[in-house]
Amino acid sequence: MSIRVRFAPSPTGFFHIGSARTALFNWLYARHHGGKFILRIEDTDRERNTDDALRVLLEGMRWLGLDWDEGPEAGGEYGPYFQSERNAIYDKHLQILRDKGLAYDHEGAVFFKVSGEPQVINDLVRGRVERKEEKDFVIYRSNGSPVFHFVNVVDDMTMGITDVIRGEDHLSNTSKHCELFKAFGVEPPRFGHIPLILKQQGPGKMSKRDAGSLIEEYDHRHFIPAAVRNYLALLGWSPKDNREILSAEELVSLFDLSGVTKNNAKFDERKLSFINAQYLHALPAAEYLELARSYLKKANWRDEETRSPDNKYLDEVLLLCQEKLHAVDSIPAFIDYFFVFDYQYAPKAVKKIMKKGDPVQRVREFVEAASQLEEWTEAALEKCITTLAEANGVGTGEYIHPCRLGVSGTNAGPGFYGLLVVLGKDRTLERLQRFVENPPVVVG
RNA sequence: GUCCCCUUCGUCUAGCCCGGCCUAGGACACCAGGUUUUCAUCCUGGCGACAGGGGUUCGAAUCCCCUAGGGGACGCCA
Repeated sequence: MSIRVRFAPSPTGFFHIGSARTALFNWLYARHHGGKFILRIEDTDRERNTDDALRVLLEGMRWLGLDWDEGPEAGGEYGPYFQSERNAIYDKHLQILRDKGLAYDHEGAVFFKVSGEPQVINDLVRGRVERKEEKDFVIYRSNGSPVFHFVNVVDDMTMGITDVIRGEDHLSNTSKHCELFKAFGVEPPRFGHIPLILKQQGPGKMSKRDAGSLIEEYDHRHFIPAAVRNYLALLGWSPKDNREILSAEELVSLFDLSGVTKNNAKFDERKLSFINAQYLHALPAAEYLELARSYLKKANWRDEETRSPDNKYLDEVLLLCQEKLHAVDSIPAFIDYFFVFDYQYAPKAVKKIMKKGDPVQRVREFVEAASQLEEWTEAALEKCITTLAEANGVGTGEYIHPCRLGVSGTNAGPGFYGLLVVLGKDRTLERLQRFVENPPVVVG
């Protein structure tokens, strides 16, 4: 029988990172085994704005590249895929239990009569787990609506779910679910309980309120979806061969529940950032430019620069800095000086550079030599600096450092010669002229 | 309180099932050098862990037991 798994989120208006990881593991499992990945919406809570909440969820899924074979917008033969539309199915199944004498009314609610037998599951992740369900539990509230455990089992059963992959927080619920499956005379599906994601500081699992816990945040910050997906895959799963940067195709072919860890994993935003940076550096130019520009526009960074779709200077600047960046949302701070003349000199850079040798004199010499240059290329500039350094018996750094400070106001940035080339001859000389005439002073 | 799950570097993990190849491997972070051009790039190196205690065994990170710690579930929430 071909594998059918489902991701069954409740639309809350947020797409939590833990849910996303559960969705990802289900998706990988389905794709790896050539099965079906079903999206089922547990929208029984009418209080929330379900339209909006659903949109957040679907957008998050798409952003991560998790496509579903059945569910909202995709349809399928096992619908409806919204719990709110399945009441007739639930009622019918309640009647089945009633007929078997396994459901009874008490204080207005309907209780399920447990067998009290130990329930054994051979969990795909954790191995044999045994637990006994001692007490009868409510399956229909006194207001007539079915509760989670009941609908969950009925849905899995009627949708032909073969494997239930979910968070470990459901492990203790599984005995209830097994009781129900058996009451219906149905063999329970296989279960795989994956570890939880713990908050990086303090005790407990990650919650909506923790920083970095929402997928939409990474979208807004223009993280690369493939990077987030890659990081999430590594939380609680390992390919066991020391590889970490893995494409969707590689993840699909390598993933299986046997590689899933039993212990909970702490969320580590630094590792996520690292992986995101790897993806950022590896991005093809066109894709990178599109991503960067869309972020700048969204962040309202210098409208006059981002307005035109072919601002060549902006593109050159962005490309020059690509390999240095950690994240897209750090671009504005990193490139701003390319676009203004009145940038400030960073105190710590001034302190570091202005104290050594005679920086103003070195810059003065460079301005003089560079203004004679006919070709403004990396090779020509390098030759120019090397020649000056040799002639004056000093290292090239004596020129490069103050010049960088002069044209950018900082001591960090892209490769020096590339920097000057992108800035162009006019901007470079103009900036250095200002530096010579009004050099920064060390304070403190 | 009851029940369930887990326990290798600060963090994510490999190794554990099938004990010896483990003086425990990789990655992030951190630190130090290098790239005689910066650094938020890149390269090299360093730091750093088998929770504790009992067994079993010639031999245990690997098997068993106990303790401790962490997490989760115990709702007419999902």
